[in-house]
Amino acid sequence: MQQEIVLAMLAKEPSYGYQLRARLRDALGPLGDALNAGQIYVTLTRLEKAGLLAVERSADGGDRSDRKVYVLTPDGQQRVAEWIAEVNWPKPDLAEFHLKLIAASSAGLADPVTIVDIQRRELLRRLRDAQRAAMAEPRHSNAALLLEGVVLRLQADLRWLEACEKNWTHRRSGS
Amino acid sequence: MQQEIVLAMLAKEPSYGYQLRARLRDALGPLGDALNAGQIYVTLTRLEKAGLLAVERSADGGDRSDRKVYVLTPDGQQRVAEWIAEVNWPKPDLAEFHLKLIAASSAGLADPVTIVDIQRRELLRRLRDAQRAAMAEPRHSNAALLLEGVVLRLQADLRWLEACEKNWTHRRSGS
DNA sequence: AGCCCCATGTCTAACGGTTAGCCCCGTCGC
DNA sequence: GCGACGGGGCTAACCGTTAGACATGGGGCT
Repeated sequence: MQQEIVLAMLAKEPSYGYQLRARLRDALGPLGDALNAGQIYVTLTRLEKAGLLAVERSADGGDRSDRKVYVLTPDGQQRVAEWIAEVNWPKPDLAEFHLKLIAASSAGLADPVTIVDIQRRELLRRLRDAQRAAMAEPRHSNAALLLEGVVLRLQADLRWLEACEKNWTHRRSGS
Repeated sequence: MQQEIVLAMLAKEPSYGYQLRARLRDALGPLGDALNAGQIYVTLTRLEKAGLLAVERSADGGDRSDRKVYVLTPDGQQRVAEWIAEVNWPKPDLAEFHLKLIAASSAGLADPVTIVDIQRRELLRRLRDAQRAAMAEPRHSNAALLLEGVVLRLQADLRWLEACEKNWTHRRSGS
């Protein structure tokens, strides 16, 4: 997944690691800060080993730092084209929380409704943060669009938490 | 993440691998079919190596199959308690799609609006599937609740796709 | 001059999730 | 006898992720 992202970024223009990282951060806006620097290099070397990338030592100008500039091989270009055409929407990963409620309840470790409440507080906090961050971005920018998606997701998750609370209070009184 | 889930399941009652898998499938309903059987054993052995689980050879009854029944160690119990108390909501992973649009557009590989359209069709399909699956589950069951979360998420994602489409058509005409 | 912090830039070890696929064994049907 | 199938268990290998190590060079402070 991240491999394809790196490939796609290099499809626009060859870059060396740090440059690539900067371009990614730029495209993601404030959410780009979560990226781990090391990840880029791990991915680049693995892609090179797989033959999807090639290295072009930068011997240009007076640049004495031996940066490795990566470019796509034909295989890499094909891979990018395939990725663009693919549908790969992430499956919702609600299972973890759901199983936490079940486990807490059935093993008598904690009150599910309390857990739901804690999570709701956290999501509300994140929602405020995301809305504030979205406000700070220029209208119609990449980052603003991405943040809008985050906000919509959080709102949906909060609505699900409401449903969880209703369900588990109902069970508590029901059984 | 999955480690904690396995631990929490074993907090309710000790089990051997296949049993655990069955209990997980049961708790997740139709979504449990996506689980990979091998994963459970990988996780169990890693947890045992970490000292969070211990093995109890089942010498019970006439059961000649040498199943390994796993039970929590005190460390394991503490780990479960910590996990229950933690807030660990998954971060929305919209970045991949977002970067796909950017890459496709900036490298001139495909039309972003077309990509959005393809994804929307897929999400609508999944939404229908999830709603149908939810209808097939008993009211107030675990599986029904989980599926409701999936539906809410998909609806939010579809709304985000609308926003993406507006944004990118706007850019196309704007630049 | 000496010093320290910070940004740039790269890399590695190690862990954890995921997958595909192999293995044994018993049972049921043909 | 034989094959299919399901229960039950396991492994190799890949990939994502993280916390750090390492090197360099410039700017500011004393």
